[in-house]
Amino acid sequence: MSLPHAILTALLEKPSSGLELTRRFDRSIGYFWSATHQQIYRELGKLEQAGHIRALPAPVPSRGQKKEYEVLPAGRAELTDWVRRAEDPKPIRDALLLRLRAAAVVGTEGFADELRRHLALHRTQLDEYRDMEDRQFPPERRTAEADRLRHLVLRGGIELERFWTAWLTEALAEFDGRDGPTNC
Amino acid sequence: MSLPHAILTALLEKPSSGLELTRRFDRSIGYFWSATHQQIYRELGKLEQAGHIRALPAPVPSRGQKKEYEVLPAGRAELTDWVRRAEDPKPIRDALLLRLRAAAVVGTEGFADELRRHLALHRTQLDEYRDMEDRQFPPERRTAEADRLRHLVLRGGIELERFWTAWLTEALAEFDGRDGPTNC
DNA sequence: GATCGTTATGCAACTTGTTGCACAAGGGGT
DNA sequence: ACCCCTTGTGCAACAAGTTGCATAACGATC
Repeated sequence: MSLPHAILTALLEKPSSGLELTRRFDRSIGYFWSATHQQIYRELGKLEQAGHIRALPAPVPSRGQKKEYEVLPAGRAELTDWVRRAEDPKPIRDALLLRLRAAAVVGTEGFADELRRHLALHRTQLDEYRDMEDRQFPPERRTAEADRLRHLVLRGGIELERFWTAWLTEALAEFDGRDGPTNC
Repeated sequence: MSLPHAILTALLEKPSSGLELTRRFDRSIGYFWSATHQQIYRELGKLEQAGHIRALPAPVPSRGQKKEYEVLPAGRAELTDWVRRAEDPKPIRDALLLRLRAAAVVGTEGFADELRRHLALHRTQLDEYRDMEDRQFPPERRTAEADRLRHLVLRGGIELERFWTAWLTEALAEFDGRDGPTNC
């Protein structure tokens, strides 16, 4: 039940069209809650029907025309309520950890390469986050409440990627140390 | 596409019935890939149809009777293939980070309590993992390849929970430091 | 011997996320 | 005038995950 709330947040930060939202999801918000343009359009439709958002009056209301949405009071109320609600963390669902466990059963051939590949990906992401931190949150921008909170969210992303790079390094040391892909 | 592979792994580690699998998912494997008994039964059906597993011959094949499954060669082959396949890490989907970002827009009232609640939950999970580590992987059990890999998986869980407790502590310091729930 | 809790399997309906494709408008090139 | 590319919206079908409930065997207990 988080996608509609992610959209409401994004629209409160700045009213947008479906495609603009999609792009913003690919950049900032999507780092913590990704979504395809399909999901977004479908959800925009539902949110509009529910009276949480509305399309800004457009000159030519037809297909293939940009449609901007803004949040209505009911939408803001729903979002506020969601933030206040208690919600337990969901258990981890991570395919790589699972695959490593499977590898313990069926053999680890080629798995070190996959770990290296993931390590490279996470390092890239980590660098990107750090760039964002430098650009969007220089020390003087860390006084306003809202900025400090957004910075905290980004810190979460950074620390998460740090966790992955650290764990993958540890795992590779294990693989390279003892060496040799072992077949079951 | 990971649940069937999680089940194959579990069944290779030990042939089981649906309910036994469900319980094992609640304990070990489910820490990295959770599933309800519904998903498991449905997936067992599909795996059987696909010829990846088979039900061990039971004396009384009727409803309400335990049915044990074992992995067939085709199932093992499929699992091996999955472990070897390259698969990119999925983007994070975390509701708490998202909610914090929403809180930056609609106000943080009561959010510190929610952070404290999550911190407590993650600390509990961390302790549980550490107990598991002590019990299942004492130093002398860390020589066999398969054990070392399973230990590595558990280390992943531990470091992840460590990340959360650290980040939540940081976040709470931010909240308590400046103090006072601020309404938008 | 009727009822009740536990173990065990499963159906049906629903929500959420993914994939592939269709449709429409407008601009640029040839 | 025609084609192609980009921007933009959207349907349809499917896959995966969730929730609520039904069914059946088995042992205990009153």
